[in-house]
Amino acid sequence: MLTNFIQKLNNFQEHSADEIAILEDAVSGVVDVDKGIDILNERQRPGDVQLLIDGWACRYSVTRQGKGQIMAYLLPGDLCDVHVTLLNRMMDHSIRTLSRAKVASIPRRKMEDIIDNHPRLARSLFWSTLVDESILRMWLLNLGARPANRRLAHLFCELLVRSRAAGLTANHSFYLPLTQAELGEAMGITIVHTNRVMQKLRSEGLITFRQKHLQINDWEAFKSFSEFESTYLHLERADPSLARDL
Amino acid sequence: MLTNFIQKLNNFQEHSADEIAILEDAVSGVVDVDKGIDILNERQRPGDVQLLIDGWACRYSVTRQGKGQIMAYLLPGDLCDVHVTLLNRMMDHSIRTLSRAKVASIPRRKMEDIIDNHPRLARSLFWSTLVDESILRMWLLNLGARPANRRLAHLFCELLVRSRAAGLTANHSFYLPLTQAELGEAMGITIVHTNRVMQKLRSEGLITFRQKHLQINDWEAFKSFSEFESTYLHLERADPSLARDL
DNA sequence: CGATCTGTTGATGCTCATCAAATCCAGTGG
DNA sequence: CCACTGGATTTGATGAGCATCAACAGATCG
Repeated sequence: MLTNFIQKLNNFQEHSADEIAILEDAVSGVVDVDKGIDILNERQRPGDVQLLIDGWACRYSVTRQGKGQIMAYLLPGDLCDVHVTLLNRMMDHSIRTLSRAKVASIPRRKMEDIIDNHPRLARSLFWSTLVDESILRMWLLNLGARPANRRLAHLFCELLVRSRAAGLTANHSFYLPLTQAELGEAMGITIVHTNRVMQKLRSEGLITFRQKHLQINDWEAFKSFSEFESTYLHLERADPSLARDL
Repeated sequence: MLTNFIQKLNNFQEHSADEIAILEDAVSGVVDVDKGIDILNERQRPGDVQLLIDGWACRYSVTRQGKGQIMAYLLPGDLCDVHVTLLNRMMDHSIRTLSRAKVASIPRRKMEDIIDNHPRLARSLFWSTLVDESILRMWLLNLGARPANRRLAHLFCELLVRSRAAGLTANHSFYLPLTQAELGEAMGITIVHTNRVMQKLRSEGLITFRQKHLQINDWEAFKSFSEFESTYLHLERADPSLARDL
């Protein structure tokens, strides 16, 4: 159930069977959610922390002019909003599913208990919010300082590495259940332009995209094209097979 | 010494004299730093948490193509990197001063002690990182979904409110010691375009900029032009004179 | 009082947005 | 199994926003 979540946290520090049991125990209900549904809505005070078990989701927000912006992608094993819940604050953005998904809840009480009584787990959770923030900064750098083709390429690098860090794939190909519209909404470009950039990346032989699976053909070349350096993902203790590729 | 810092934290919850004393006590040395100096450099493991006492600074990063991007502005009272220090991680970006500045250090040990033994202070610090992350998301929305003029206007709204929340000003005018190049570097536009947008905002009577003081002429009109809604700054318990303007 | 940084202006071109329509594709029902 | 349907991708044409290059004026400062 929590495999992806645990695998992700293990990139920071190894967790014992006891610790895993504590996490497993904290999870209350798992629900199936259709594509395009808000898990959390802006101006809502979440009572539980949500954990994405399966499927993809995104943080997003919409300007008054009606232009949407995806501000993060959530993969299986990603937590929704630890701090907002713990501090009992209002959500300042929404989270919606990008595919059919399974979402688990961790009641605030249990989360508080973990933070207070299990310092190692608390540190791991703390680490995961640090990574979230770091990703956010990298996206900002991407949007502000890179042209659309490198921007998209950089995103693909990130998603591949995150997929591998969560144990979702083992090579240079990963499941990417997003439409070009959803990719564009994250990169701040239109669907038309997204399409043209994707075509260029494919025609240049950099990527292959078939049946929602994106393959990066020459990882080193692609990394260098994207200016991708994985340090910002803070995977210092990554699994050797992943570490070779960072 | 810590007035701005305390004032900022008081927007989350009121702090007692005891708590303030604990913070004052944690601060070790204060140093003067010239403009344009890196306080923290990428790929460095900070030993202490840095606190900006006076002057402005920014988080930034540079792409391999040599294009820089400012990812956050730090005002007096802002902390540099609590989580990175606490988790003993590597910095994934740099921080440099944008004016002459005074910077204080809080040794990691003292910070850990506060987190472990003073839950109210810990919560306040936790809150401030939540706000930092929220600002980051708003900048992303700004860069991805708003044209340059609203983008810049929105930034000014944010900086005014943050200045007021830190007790740096009391009306609709605030000290903005930035060059147009530095503004552009944050908004992802060139210095030339920044200049033209600024001129437009001034000629339309929206803002007045004299001697590094930016005044917003009609707050309600400007807010609506900028699509600024302060909820993302999480100032729920703000001082009444500020709250009226949120 | 030259040197340097900052702000300003003009000319030109590229990246990307916008609008519109065609094609492809997966799923659905007859 | 084929026609239908609605979403996703693709293509073309045109224009706006912003970048780039270059030069100059104004401010600031040792």
